Amino acid sequence: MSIDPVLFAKAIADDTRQDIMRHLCCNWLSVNELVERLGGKVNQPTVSHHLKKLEEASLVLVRQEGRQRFYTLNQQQMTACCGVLVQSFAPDFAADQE
Amino acid sequence: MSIDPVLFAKAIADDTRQDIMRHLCCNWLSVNELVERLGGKVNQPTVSHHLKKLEEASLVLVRQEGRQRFYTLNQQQMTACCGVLVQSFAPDFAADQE
DNA sequence: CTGACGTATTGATAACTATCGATATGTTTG
DNA sequence: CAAACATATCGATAGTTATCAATACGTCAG
Repeated sequence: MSIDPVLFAKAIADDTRQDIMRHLCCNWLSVNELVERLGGKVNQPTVSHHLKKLEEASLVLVRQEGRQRFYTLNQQQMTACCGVLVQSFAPDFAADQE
Repeated sequence: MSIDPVLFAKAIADDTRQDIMRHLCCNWLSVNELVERLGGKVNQPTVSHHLKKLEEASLVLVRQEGRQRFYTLNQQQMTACCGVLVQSFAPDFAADQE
């Protein structure tokens, strides 16, 4: 439940993973849909691998439906993690926000 | 000047580097002071290597003084980068902040 | 100018990770 | 139950990176 800033940073520190995150932002997509939208950049096992990393950081929500699994970005966790970063590494700015 | 979310994430995606960032938060430290405060975790060249990574992401400010170089965390850049992350990956939360 | 000091760079190595092909697991359909 | 489909896992490999020892570079004191 508690946020680990290093785990969070590692999770988002990859180009392909940020691509995936963009596609999953405000969208529920199955793994195959995601693979298609990435346009041959990577294959299905690779996407699954990245989704696992994101899941380990609680950055995606999963919903099983039949034989497919739908993923979406966990925006609440994103804001929470970014909040922790600012609190930890920019306290002067976290204080006076206007 | 424009922020690269992947570069930013890679810069902070390391345990040692976040340690360094904590020590440099609100503090100007020379490289040797930093090495000492890290308590033998890593040696001087390693610290310099990490500082370079942080500098490439504009996450530290540098001031030369005599033969020493003093570093501090760039809190403004931190908030800016976190802001970009939230805007990109948590738009629903970036909108209604209260 | 020379030696001492502080920091950066280089080269080597080990650990990590992104990627893929092959395969296993789980689910639905017939 | 068997075949088809969707996703996850495994094993191997290539690329990246954190770390160190050694050394180079830049700056100050004498």
